[in-house]
Amino acid sequence: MNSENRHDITYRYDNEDKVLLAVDCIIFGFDGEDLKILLIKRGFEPEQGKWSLVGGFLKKEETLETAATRILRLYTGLDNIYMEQVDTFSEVDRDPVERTISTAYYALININEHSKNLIQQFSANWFSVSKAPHLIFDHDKMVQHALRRLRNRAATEPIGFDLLPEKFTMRQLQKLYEAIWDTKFDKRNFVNKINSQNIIDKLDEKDMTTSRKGSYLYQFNAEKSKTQDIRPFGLKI
Amino acid sequence: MNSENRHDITYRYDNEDKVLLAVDCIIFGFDGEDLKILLIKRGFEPEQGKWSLVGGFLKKEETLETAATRILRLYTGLDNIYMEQVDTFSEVDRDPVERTISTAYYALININEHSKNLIQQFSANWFSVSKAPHLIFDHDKMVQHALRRLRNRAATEPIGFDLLPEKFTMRQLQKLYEAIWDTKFDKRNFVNKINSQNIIDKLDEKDMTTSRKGSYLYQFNAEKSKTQDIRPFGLKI
DNA sequence: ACAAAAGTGTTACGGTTACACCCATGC
DNA sequence: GCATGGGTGTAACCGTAACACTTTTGT
Repeated sequence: MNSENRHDITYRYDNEDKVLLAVDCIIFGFDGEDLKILLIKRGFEPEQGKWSLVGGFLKKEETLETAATRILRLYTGLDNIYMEQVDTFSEVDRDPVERTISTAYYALININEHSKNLIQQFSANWFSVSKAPHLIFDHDKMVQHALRRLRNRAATEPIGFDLLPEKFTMRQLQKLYEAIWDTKFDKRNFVNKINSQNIIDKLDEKDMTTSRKGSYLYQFNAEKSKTQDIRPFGLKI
Repeated sequence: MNSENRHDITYRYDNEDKVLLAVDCIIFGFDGEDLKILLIKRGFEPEQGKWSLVGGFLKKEETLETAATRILRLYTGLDNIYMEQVDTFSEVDRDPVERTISTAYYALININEHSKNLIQQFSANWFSVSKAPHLIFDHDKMVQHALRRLRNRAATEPIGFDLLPEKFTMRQLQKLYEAIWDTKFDKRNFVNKINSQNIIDKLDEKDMTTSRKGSYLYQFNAEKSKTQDIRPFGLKI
């Protein structure tokens, strides 16, 4: 007979409660104007038909990271996605069916690269963060936490590029950061700041789709960026 | 018969894996010189006798916050402790006995207020963060994450006071922040910075224990601090 | 009188912000 | 030739960092 008292030498885990552990993913994308999140219509009760984050349960042989990766692949078809753990949510009644704790991860994907088939298959949809519908359970709170985390992270590390195509214009980059922080930057200050960080390369190509003059394309340079201290964005808040 | 497929309308949770969910607490204290953490000698196998964070398992009817609060009360005798969730750790083999996921919380306590009896009872001990022994499982990693989180938080919110007695001198406050970031600040710059934040009150009392001249005591003013924008500490890094 | 810690103000520097005009091109 | 978005530099401002001497009082 093993002790239930943690401070006895014979203590074992046998009498401890086990719970369901879920992973929910806040998938961010950027369409050139707005910061968006990918939501799905929940396919089963309770709350069937309501909008929800994508998620799933942790399996015994997985880490949370593995589970999040699996879920992201399932719903987007993508691998190698930038991901960060946000928080673990544990209100007792957060899921009315059964006690479920959920760890939230946010992910950054290029909105044009993921599988359109899967979007259809799961009745998924992109919503601007500011115009998203109310979500089931505590998913709204998860989105808020993820957004806060994304803003902090993007201020000190060059993660924004995961949301853009490989080649992008200075204007796209600026619009992205404006979307992330819901603010406007001065064009000249923005360019100066970015250039001073020495983390993107100017290409000889131009994007001719948005103006007659065309605008230069840039590319993120992961090598360079490793050797740089990224300074916080603090432009005209 | 319920479906195991999350996208069938009849899906139920019945077939999902359940796991043990633990809470581990990084309890920070400050002795006037060093930032310290409270560790205990683990009382049962595996790793019996090794140093460990204080922790326990989540019970079905608790939130993680409730569990962390319970654990803190158990090991310190204290309530109403400043606490923040750090991260959830889920490596498959992190606990060799059984699959256990653990959410880490850090807590800030006044090192002189907690129960000395409990310290004895649990063979607990305070260690300077920089001189702590190796800990069991992934607890070293937890401490590193907690420290990073504490540093970030303390840079933008007035949480340091939880580590000090109610009345403290400017020098104590400075030493505290120096300990948190393992750095030195200029005395004059520090005082100017703190005073500009308008969050502590100067008292008429002096602490005569550390010098012949004595040094003024200050007190944190929670009311004032709510109305202030705390500016990041960026003093002589 | 002197040792030991407390207390205090000014200047230099560097990064952030504000700001306006010319360029290239397709129509 | 003109409309449209792209591209560029400089000066003011403000917070941070550097820096040294006087005060108090117990011994």
